[in-house]
Amino acid sequence: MSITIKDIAKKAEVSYATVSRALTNHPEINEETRRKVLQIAHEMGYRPNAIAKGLVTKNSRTLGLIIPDITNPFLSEVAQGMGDYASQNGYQVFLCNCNWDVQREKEHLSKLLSSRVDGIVIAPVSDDISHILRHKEEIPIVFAAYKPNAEKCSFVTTEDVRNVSLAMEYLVKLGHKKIAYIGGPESNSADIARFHGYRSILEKNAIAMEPHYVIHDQYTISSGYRNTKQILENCDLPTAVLAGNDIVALGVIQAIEEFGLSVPGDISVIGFDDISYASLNKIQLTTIHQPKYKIGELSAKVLIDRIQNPEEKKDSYEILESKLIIRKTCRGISSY
Amino acid sequence: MSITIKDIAKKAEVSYATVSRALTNHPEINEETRRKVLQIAHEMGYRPNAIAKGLVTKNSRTLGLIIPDITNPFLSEVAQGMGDYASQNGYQVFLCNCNWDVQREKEHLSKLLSSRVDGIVIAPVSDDISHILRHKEEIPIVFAAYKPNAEKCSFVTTEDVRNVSLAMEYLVKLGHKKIAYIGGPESNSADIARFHGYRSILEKNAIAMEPHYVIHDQYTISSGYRNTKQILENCDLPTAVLAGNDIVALGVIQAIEEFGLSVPGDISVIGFDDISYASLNKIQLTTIHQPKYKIGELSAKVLIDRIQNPEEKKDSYEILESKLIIRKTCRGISSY
DNA sequence: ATAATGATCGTAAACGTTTACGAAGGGTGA
DNA sequence: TCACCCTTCGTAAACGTTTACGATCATTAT
Repeated sequence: MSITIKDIAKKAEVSYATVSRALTNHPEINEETRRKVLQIAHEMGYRPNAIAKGLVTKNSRTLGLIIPDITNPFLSEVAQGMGDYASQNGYQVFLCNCNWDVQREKEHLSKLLSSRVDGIVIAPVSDDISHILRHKEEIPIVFAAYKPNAEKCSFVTTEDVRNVSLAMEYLVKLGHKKIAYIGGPESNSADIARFHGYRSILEKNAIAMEPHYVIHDQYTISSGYRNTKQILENCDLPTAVLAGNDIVALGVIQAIEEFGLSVPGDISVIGFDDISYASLNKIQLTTIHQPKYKIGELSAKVLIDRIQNPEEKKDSYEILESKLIIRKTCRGISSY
Repeated sequence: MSITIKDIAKKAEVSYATVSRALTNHPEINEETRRKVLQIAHEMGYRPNAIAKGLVTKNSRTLGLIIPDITNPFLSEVAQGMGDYASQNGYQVFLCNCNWDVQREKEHLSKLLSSRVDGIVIAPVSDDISHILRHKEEIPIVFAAYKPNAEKCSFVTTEDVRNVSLAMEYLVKLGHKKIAYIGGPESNSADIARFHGYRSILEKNAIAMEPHYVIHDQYTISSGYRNTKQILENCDLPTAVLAGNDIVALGVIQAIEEFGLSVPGDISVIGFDDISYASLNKIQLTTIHQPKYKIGELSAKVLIDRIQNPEEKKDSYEILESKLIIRKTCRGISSY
């Protein structure tokens, strides 16, 4: 169908090995014939077949990125960071969205492996990553926004447990004791770490955990909304809620205000990620800032480094800093 | 390195053609030997090499999606829709983000072509799509959220000019005459259509266009903010602003409120797309709803249909409806 | 018994590249 | 002049599949 190296060879009256050499900047070729070949290739509108090339060279200059939800501002910014870095380094990325579905995560992983991408970065849906680790000898894998507790893994993330401490210590310092937790999917890695942090700070401050105050659901606005409503209608009112991330926090605020209460007047709300909408003056969400773009960028860097230096250490990682951003959805309360 | 068909053949004591037949559900094979081969393949952890397969079958079960900005909620939802549909039909999508950079769009297009994806859907950065059309004989291409004015093109979009009419007629009906337009990148397809609509409704209602009221910049919050500030500080105040999309509108509102004015008290604001944040009760943005997910889904459908029935018409398209969502950022004014 | 048929499988070519190896030719030094 | 080397190029194998074609064998019909 399309033009191949042989077509060019015929027209240029050289062997097709020579054409290949011309196209790949191989040194063993006369400069003049190279120019001639390139000229003809260009005239004929030749486009190299990356598939065939990949078959013999065993690399595709292609990376895979698997994320739970492309619609999530945190993750899409991670994807952007990775895409930019990859692009600048001559790699292209296969972005795969699995809609919080582990099954689809597996399918994507499998297809990526079949496609022989050069490496994969993944923000796992679930904390059970055994199906991922199974392939870490076949192909370079780096975890993004997740810290696997396994040997010899690459990852780049922030320290989620510590992040939560930032938020929780702040809340406690403000005098809050009745703090609800509205997180993400129960088996999700981020949720597990954040919930763990939530519990440990509670313990540390000798505050009993109220089971009705903790809910694991989805990382969506409507989940935050729905579950907050549920708490408001059925429980003793909390004085603060720690949302699993910013979009959940937006739903939480929505529910509180619809319930006739005010944020932070009656209930304080703190989020996670610091998405761009959080800083709007209509929102002014107090939250934990995460270096989203940087996470994506560094994930790509760590991955590409590992691809290009396969013999080096297999467990390079980066732990980035996050910080508390105090805006206007939390306030101090008098302890009584 | 990894296990090939030949390794299986050796172990199963058959030819590798037989192995291939077993793996591809070919009819010309004994059911018993198929089972044996599949069993061994599974035991050995065989993973088909999609590259090699693609070389001979000439298709990769892979689609490309090129969008200007993955961070944009409109576009990420389009991507989600496309990904879901593709996934359900056994295709995987190569999502490429070009950060509003035409150069990167070209690079991605070129790499996608080299990778021999089966088809491409693209939401073009610029209204100049000649570099894209050049390839429409080589590979099925469908435009998403864009209506190309060229022959024999597939696309799925809403009618942007009509969408703007919805917004502008509403504004005019409310009594607004001094309407600012803060749009996207000047050469961007959506911006061109929307601006065109803006002008024609102005004309239709015999309202002179005030040049200082029209600004083309980026589709970001900060662009909306920056340019609105610019107008507020230097011009006669408009009574309404038509924002290029919802995130721009958020920036617009931000600027107006920081300027000490209120929305819609002093200035009405109308957006575009109806992103999920627009319906928050803190925001309540009046906007034009677009079927984002549906656009992605249908783009994938149209593309896959064309891939699977190459002989059919090459210009299948879908034009979806959008609608005005009246919330609380616009109000009527008395004409004087 | 013989021919025809159908099921099952193997052989080999093909897909479009890269690359190891060897060959040819010209240049250089002694 | 001869031996050697370097540059440049062609031949052919390899990458891991699919698939057209032919071969074999058993089954069936005549």
